[in-house]
Amino acid sequence: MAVAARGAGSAQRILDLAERLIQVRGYNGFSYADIAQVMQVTKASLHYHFPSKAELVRRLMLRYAQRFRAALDEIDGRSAGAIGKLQAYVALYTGVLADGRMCLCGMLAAEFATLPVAVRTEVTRFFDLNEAWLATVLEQGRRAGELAFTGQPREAARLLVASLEGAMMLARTYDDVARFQEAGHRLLSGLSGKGAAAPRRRSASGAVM
Amino acid sequence: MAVAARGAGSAQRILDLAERLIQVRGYNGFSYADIAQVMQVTKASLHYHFPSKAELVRRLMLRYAQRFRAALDEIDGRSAGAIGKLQAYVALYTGVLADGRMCLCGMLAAEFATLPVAVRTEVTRFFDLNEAWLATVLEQGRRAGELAFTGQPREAARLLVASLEGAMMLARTYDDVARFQEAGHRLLSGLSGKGAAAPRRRSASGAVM
DNA sequence: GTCTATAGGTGGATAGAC
DNA sequence: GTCTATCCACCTATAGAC
Repeated sequence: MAVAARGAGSAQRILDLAERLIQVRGYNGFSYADIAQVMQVTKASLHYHFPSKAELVRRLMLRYAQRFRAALDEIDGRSAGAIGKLQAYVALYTGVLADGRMCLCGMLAAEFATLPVAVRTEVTRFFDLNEAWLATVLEQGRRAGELAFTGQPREAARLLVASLEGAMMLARTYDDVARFQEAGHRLLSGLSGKGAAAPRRRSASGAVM
Repeated sequence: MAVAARGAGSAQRILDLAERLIQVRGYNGFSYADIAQVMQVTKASLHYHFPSKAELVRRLMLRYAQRFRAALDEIDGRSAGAIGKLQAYVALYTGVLADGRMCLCGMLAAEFATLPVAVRTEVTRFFDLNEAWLATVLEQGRRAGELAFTGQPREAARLLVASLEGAMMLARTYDDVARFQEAGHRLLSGLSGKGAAAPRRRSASGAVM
């Protein structure tokens, strides 16, 4: 009961800020001091909620994965066709990028060699999830004649994830969301059975990525 | 004359180590101490050659760009067809990845927000160069009927660069070069006029990326 | 839960001897 | 060119008062 009293909660706020900081500056590019400054508290206070940076990020990853799985479920429930699902999936990326951020795991993938092991595990888990979900969508789409591609759905899914992550990173480098949108459109067109998919560009409601 | 006396030169050695460190750990993940340890000298000695970290990396970028441009020129001179050029281009990535490294600029692109401005400039310059070179190859290949793709060569080139960078990052995360090779093959197949390109996998002689 | 205070370490960088 | 010595800022983390 008393749990619902606090508005948002300090721990959640800390995770929110850490998330954004990592997405913009990377794991090795942010510190407790950055979060403390925005929250107007001392660094020591943060250690009460998260004893170590590694633990903070690990917890962040768990929350992130949960939210992301929910987003994919939501897409599955909302969109019927494979193309619609893929468009919604790409829109997840667009929403984050429009906010000046990278995919959390895309960022951490770059710094992979310097990450705590517990965090590494969650990063690969995230990509595994993406690949598996996309592979299912692609397979069903092809079976329904809605999509066309060669080889295994899993391989096509891997390339799609990698391409979107790379396009996101490049687009952010150029501070140009349109670059990413163009890439996303080309990728979906290449998967569409009949020519180009409708270039409808829907932005995600709440950024989940 | 005395210049040729020293074997390799300390400055070059420093750049070599810094390059590898950035490609594995990132700009914010390495320090003068890392280089000093390997070279068995003090940090102060490094500052004699490169007064600041920003200057060190800027100089590194200049050397890198020069070497990369030479590699593209070499490809232009060696390979006749567009597909051959693209395969050789992909092989540049493969060679670096097989050595456990990321593309230097792909890595720096992730950390873009934390980079010294002078370094940022060189990172975007690198991608501009890649896009321009690829766009030319793609355009000529399509005109010759060797390649098939829709839209502007420039847009196709951008997607290709982004996809390769993303695939490289994911493959390194999984420590699985084959993942990248599969992605590269799929990308080239998608550009090839008639079905799949020969899955000939040539590794770069000297890693230039 | 948040504070002060502080520990112990590492970061990039400089001065001046050799 | 390389060293010792040192600076100062910042980092993660802890102890203990409030």
